[in-house]
Amino acid sequence: MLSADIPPNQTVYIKNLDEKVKKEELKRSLYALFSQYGRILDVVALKTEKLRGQAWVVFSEVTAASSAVRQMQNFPFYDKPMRIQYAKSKSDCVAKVDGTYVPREKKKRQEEKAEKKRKAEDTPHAAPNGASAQNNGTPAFRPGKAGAQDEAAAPNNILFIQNLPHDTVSSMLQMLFQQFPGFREVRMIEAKPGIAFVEYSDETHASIAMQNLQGFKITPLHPMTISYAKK
DNA sequence: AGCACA
Repeated sequence: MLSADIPPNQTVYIKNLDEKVKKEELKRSLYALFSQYGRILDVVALKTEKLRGQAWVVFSEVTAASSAVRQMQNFPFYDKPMRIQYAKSKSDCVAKVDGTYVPREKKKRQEEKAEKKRKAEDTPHAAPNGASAQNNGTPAFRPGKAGAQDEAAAPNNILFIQNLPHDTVSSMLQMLFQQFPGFREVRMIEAKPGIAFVEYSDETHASIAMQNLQGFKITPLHPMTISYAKK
């Protein structure tokens, strides 16, 4: 199916994930990264033969999922561009909330029934003619650099911190930033008070730290502004 | 490429 044809869903389906990342870490990273778009009810990831490299992030609102689909499309997550679509079906955790949840065993039996029925009816199942040729030429091409106004910088493993109190020392920033995985170092420049650079191992970890510390106030008058450093 | 949740 053309991914654009999948109807909006509060769950987002993500593929092209790095299959080497451990399941728990993957879920935590996805949670941290996607929680900027709204409340997350669940993150599902399995490492089975068929399901590795994929994950589902369940939002409490469809609108949050929509923003995530658009804005995180192709984001370099563990160095691989994420491919994001709406999920094809409702997540169990939302079915449980809206009362339509059917436990797995029963669901399987229902599917088997449907299967038999289909076979019995011996539906030839051959309709489509040429309906498929309208996609791949143009993947909503979004180059990293376009009009170059005050657009956000492209993801980078180095963060640029602004609006720090002028007496901030690097050890305080280190306390703050080292709690996030992938932390490497803080760099400050004597001649330029109020700013700093913080380096992580890769874009993914940098962005997680950014999400978590964005707006953090070292003093009540100094909410820090974090962006990706320019390359 | 691949759409699950136990």
